[in-house]
Amino acid sequence: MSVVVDAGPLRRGRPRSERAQQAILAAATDLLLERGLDAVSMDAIAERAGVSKATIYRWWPAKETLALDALYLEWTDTSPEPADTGTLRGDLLALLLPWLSRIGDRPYGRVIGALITKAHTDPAFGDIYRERFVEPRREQVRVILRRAAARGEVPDGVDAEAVIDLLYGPLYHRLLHGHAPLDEDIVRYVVRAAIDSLTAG
Amino acid sequence: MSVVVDAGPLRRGRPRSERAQQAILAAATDLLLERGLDAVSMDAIAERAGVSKATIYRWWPAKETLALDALYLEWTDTSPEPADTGTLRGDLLALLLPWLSRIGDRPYGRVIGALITKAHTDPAFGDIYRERFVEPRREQVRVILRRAAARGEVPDGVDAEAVIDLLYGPLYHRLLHGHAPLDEDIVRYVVRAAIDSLTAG
Amino acid sequence: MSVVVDAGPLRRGRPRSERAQQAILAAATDLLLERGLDAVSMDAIAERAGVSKATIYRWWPAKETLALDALYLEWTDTSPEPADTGTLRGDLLALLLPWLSRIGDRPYGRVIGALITKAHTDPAFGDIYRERFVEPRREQVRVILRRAAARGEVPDGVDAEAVIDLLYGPLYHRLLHGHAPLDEDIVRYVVRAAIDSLTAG
Amino acid sequence: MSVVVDAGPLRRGRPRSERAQQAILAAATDLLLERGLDAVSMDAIAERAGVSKATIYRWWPAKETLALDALYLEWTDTSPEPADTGTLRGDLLALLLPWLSRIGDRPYGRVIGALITKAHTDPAFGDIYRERFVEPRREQVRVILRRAAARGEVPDGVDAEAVIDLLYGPLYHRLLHGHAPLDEDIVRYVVRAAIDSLTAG
DNA sequence: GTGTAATCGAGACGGTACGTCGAGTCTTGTG
DNA sequence: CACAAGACTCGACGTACCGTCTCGATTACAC
Repeated sequence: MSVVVDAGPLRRGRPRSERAQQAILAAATDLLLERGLDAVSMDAIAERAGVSKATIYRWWPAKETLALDALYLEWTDTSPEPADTGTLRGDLLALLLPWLSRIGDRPYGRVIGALITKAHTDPAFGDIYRERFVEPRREQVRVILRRAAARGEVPDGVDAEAVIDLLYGPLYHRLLHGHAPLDEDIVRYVVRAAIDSLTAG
Repeated sequence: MSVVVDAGPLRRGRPRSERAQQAILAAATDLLLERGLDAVSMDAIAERAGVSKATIYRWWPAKETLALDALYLEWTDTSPEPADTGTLRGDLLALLLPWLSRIGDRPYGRVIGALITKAHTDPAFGDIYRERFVEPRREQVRVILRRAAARGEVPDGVDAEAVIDLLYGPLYHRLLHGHAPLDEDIVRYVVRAAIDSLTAG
Repeated sequence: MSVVVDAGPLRRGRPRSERAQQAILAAATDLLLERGLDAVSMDAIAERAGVSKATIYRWWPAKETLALDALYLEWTDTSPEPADTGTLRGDLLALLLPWLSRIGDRPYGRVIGALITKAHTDPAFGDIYRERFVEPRREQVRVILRRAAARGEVPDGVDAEAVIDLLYGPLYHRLLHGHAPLDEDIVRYVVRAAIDSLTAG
Repeated sequence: MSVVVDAGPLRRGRPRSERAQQAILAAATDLLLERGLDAVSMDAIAERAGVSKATIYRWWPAKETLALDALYLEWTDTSPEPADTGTLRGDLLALLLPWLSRIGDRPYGRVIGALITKAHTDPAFGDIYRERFVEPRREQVRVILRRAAARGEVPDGVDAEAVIDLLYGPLYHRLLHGHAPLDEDIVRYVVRAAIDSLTAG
């Protein structure tokens, strides 16, 4: 589950405590969403998890990396093959409306901001962040766009990356800046705009 | 200059050192863009500015507030009435292309992420952030949209907020996530999509 | 008072808190004699002194250095010019019997052992330890021996260093090893032996 | 070999690895004399010995106890019946001069200080320390003194303990404090003083 | 031979203290 | 007053050892 570890075939010594890892990730998730990354100390996570601070550092090099794993755990089950509803519009709404209700559930924006900040400071972390959090969701849209092209709904050779940003850009913008509500209206707006941008030309 | 202080009419004692304020803001700007907000300490800013740490705290309550002012100073001259080119498309490009070249100049994304994070933690700061950084730029677009409506280019009663997010959302998305280039292509793409979203219906 | 600091003639900035230094040294003395150096943490000293840990480290580089200063404070008032009783034997007893009752007062042996250990690991500390703790007491005996030589009680050119070790060696031996009581009997024994060693030849 | 364990008559299961014990003691001796007890970690000893840390703790309850055994191994061959040279002076020199050259061989003082400190903290350890390290050497002197009394060189009923401290006290003093050389001169000085202290009265 | 029990290595674990660093406050003397 | 210098409290950092614990893999004696 961790970013860091990949169990080799021969394992010597005391095995890694699965209980500890679970407890750490659970504690981290709770505290991060409760207080935000900066306001949470590693000591607090360790204490809440009933775990030694050294155990956390053994598996995660930094608080942000732990946050990444903790949030990832909360989101993994939303990333499978996107549903095929038969229309581009249907597919996109089937993708984004559940995302909307999930993201509205808990204050993820606060933590995502911190992760983005870290990504700008530490390029290696940036790569992991994008690979784990950004890419999977973009790939889902690419699949949907390819299906739409196969159906003949949209032309071949569209600028998928731009379309994806047209969809997620405004949503993340409202999530991060909080200047306007992140609701179904804006989701439907960006879906319509994205489809128009493909078919208008 | 400061967010916080507004000099009253009667001032006794040694007057505020304008030199110190300039030096602080200059030092802060340099260091913030160089290293990012988290990696810069108030001590470092004070030392680089040749100023006492207490002097900084006298005028700014927190590092993020100072960052806000420092960045604001770099951007104030871009906020006047938007140019009127005669077309909606022309106005939007005249607004966004200069913004693009400015934002590409120095690594502003690094600091903006930190400010957004702080805004999620401290609502009061969030209000100031939005008022100073977000609103002015949104208002420019509103002006442009109203001009376009007056011209009859677009219908009345459009959802201006959604349009604005359709423009800036994808651009900030690329700025903050760095998954794709922030260039003229995407600017032209969002401008076209925004206009289409207003006229297609 | 500290080993470390020597106030220059021009002092700028907030002056060193005398209250804090006193509190630190008092807390250190208490805890050290109560529990021994290894069992006392810097955090505990800081807490007992009502002082930040950083403040301790600003003035003392290590726990042992602090212990040195703390103990020194307890002993400084015993180091003036040794009393002149008119006889070598009287002078030595007037020096050693008060030392005996002082050393028996509180468990200094425990801490002295730790300081000696540190002195073997860190030569620079060893130099300070000897200069502050060992030399002053040895010098007192040298003064006494010179007075005795002036009186004609002992010949000139005796091996003062050996005599001093003959006096303090057995006493420290009992203090540190605890194999036999450190009492007046052994003090009188070493005084007699030391004098005999000077006059027998 | 260990202070702690005494194998019962019926031993089942895998027998204790003699190789491991040797390696542990050898590694401990090397590291302790090289760096001093405080600067050596159990992990370092385990690694140098090619042994698991748990194996060390199975046989020794603490680092100091291990140090005791390690040093004891280096010294056991010096503890038999002291040589009989026919004179008190000869016997004492025959005892102390070899001790001197041994002690000068390697930096034992560094470790002895730490053992003394531990002895003050942990009375049980203190008993073991004295029984293993102090008593044997004191007993040798007692034997020598009894022989001298039998010869009529010294009166009966002398204060043997004080004499012993008069001999070893100054030597340990120089060993531990390092203020003056630990050489033949001081050995001959203490031997003469000790004998004088017995015969002068 | 085949249990069976204690040993071993490796190394993860919960703790405790370390010494450092940054934030933000406070206390001087100087201008 | 404002300011520089810099000492202060507080709290988190990431590291290093401690002594314990779980593993799987060896032994050697008792049956």
